[in-house]
Amino acid sequence: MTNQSPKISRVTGSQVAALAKVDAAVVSKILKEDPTLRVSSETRKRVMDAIEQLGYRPNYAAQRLRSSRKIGAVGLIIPNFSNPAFGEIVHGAEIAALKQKVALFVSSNSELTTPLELIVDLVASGRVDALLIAGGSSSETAEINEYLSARNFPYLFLNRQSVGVKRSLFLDDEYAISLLVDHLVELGHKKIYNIAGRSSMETGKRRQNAFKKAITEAGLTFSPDLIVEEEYSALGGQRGFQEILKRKPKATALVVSEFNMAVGALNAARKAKVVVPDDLSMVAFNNLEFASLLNPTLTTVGLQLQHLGEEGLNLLIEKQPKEEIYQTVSKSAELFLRESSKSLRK
Amino acid sequence: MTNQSPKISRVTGSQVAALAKVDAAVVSKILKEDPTLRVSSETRKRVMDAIEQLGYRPNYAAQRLRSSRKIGAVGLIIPNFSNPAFGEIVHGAEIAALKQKVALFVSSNSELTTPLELIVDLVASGRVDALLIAGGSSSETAEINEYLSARNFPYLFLNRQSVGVKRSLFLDDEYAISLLVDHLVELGHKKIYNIAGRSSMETGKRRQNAFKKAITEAGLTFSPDLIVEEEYSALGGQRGFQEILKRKPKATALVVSEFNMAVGALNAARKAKVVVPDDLSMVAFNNLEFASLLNPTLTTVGLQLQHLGEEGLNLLIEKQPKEEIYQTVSKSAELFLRESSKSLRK
DNA sequence: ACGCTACAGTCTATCGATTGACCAACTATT
DNA sequence: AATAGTTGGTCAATCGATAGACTGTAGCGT
Repeated sequence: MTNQSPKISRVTGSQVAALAKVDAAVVSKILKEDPTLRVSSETRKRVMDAIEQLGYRPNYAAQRLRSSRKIGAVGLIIPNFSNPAFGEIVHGAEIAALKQKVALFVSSNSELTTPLELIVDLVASGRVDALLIAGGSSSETAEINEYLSARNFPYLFLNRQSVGVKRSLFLDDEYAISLLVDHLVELGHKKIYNIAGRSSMETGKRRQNAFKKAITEAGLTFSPDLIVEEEYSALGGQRGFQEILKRKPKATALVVSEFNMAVGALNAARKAKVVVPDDLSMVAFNNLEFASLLNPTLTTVGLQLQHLGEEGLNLLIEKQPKEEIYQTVSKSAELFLRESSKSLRK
Repeated sequence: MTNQSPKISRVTGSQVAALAKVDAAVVSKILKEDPTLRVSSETRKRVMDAIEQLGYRPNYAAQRLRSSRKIGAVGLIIPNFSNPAFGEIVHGAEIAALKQKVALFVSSNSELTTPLELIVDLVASGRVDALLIAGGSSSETAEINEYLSARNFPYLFLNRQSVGVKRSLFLDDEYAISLLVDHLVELGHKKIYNIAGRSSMETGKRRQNAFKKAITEAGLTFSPDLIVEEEYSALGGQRGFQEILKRKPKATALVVSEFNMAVGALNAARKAKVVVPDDLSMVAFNNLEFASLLNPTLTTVGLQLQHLGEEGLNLLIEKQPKEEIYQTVSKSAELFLRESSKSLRK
């Protein structure tokens, strides 16, 4: 288990200093651009050359140990790596991390740990100096929030809300839903239904409200009958679609509040011999790659998940830990028109 | 940018030691189960209680700085987070990391860095003590291999091969393809074609050879005409399918060597009014979630990607850095029967 | 000739955990 | 009684980078 490797050669600052014939402190200060350091341009060049020649990079552990004032490593917690939506968030965060010159530590909570355990471990061992938390249930969110606030630890939830949470960055679900609804309205639709997530889920509730608002603002009459609540999954979408078929007046268009549900709804439509878009237009949340591979291809609204990760990381680093963050990435959605929605013709 | 937080309270070993009225060394040795330490059971209990009470975890940076003999952090490099296949690998690696009590550092190479740059940074700054590398082109693989071998740095490629690479863990693509072919043969098919990846890609070549071998071993006659080479994408699958339609003798079954290609092929079939599976059986590589959401649902062979990540990490930690690793996770595939393949009836 | 400032770095303590060397107090042995 | 061995720890140096205090020299004005 312990591997007595033939020594992995690592270059230290002292080696660089020796080569450039200066003190190790100079090397450090040059790299950190310490304004209090006075150094001649020849010496600076000698040091830079030595760094280059030896391929020196400051040892991360030593750096962290000594100076714990700046944020050096950010942890990003996601529920799993299998969902491409989280992949987008991670990608955005990575880009921001690179620009901010901080290390990004991505972790998912596997079956073996709860998110809180994972976080306690990361925080208490000092492996990360700040946390970005995506996904997770409301109760978990509350627990995590309590632990982190008590310790004055910098954190930010991504698109999550729960009691006591004072730092969260949201996507503009309301705007996204309005894009979908307005699109259908423009196509002449008036009987627009919604397969939505459970209102017990935070995003479920939020998108339901957004649907209601969009319908009303479009000048149509909202009724609770327009919404079918289901779980976020293909199966939920199938069941939801079957329910929609029973409702009256007959739907001419359908907004599906989550991508997998839409795939399920499309399947159910095929089985029920409902032709999309001729008999019914369908539009859905999240512009995943598969939207254009389905049959028919699916009109979707794409949320800027990548932007959420990027902006989240930036906020986390720039704001003071005690400062509240409660923002929405506004207008963070874009419509992708495809075959599944078309003009209503009588 | 520098945030003067109101101090994040971290518990140190000395605090624990003070509370338990012992030297800090004792705390460390108890936690590390140092066999040279002799300690009375009362003292041990006092220390454990203090650790518990204060919620102490050794500071990771300090630990790394002092003792660089054990592998403490493993980096996992993947091309991107959007592909669910990599998600599976990551998940497996996470599980193994947790069991091995090492930290896992997942990074993708964004647009802003090349994989080599990313690796140089991780390695030279001492952020990771070992690397697991998935994906990447052959030339990148070669460069990376050169850099890491020169430094005697422990690494392992996952399902990658290139000149000079001495440490790689492979999946049993050959077995996977044979499962697909044998399945079709059992259903009575004799005209089995293959939409394959480019032979310039390493997995492309490997799977082509596996197809040839499987066909031959099933007692059928192989001919290069049975293989259409295309890029790994839905578009490639579409083009491949169109090409297959032109070939004679007419195909009754089709093996598609990558998942997205299969989705494209299915689309092309629909457009060409070829009914799957009535006119043609189709089977494909990689058992992703979408396989059962397509129409028809797709028979696939699932590779144990999670296992690849898990086993890879274990090997990386257990083997000496100089030791060659050249293994295949044998029989690492499973067949998932769905609607797209059915018995040939004349 | 003396103090003063500017310049160009050097010196040293420190972050927290670890590790091999060391030590005091007992007990057992010859 | 002197020595060896055991028990139960303690001590000090160390990993590499950093921050702030400090030093030595040259040049300048008066």
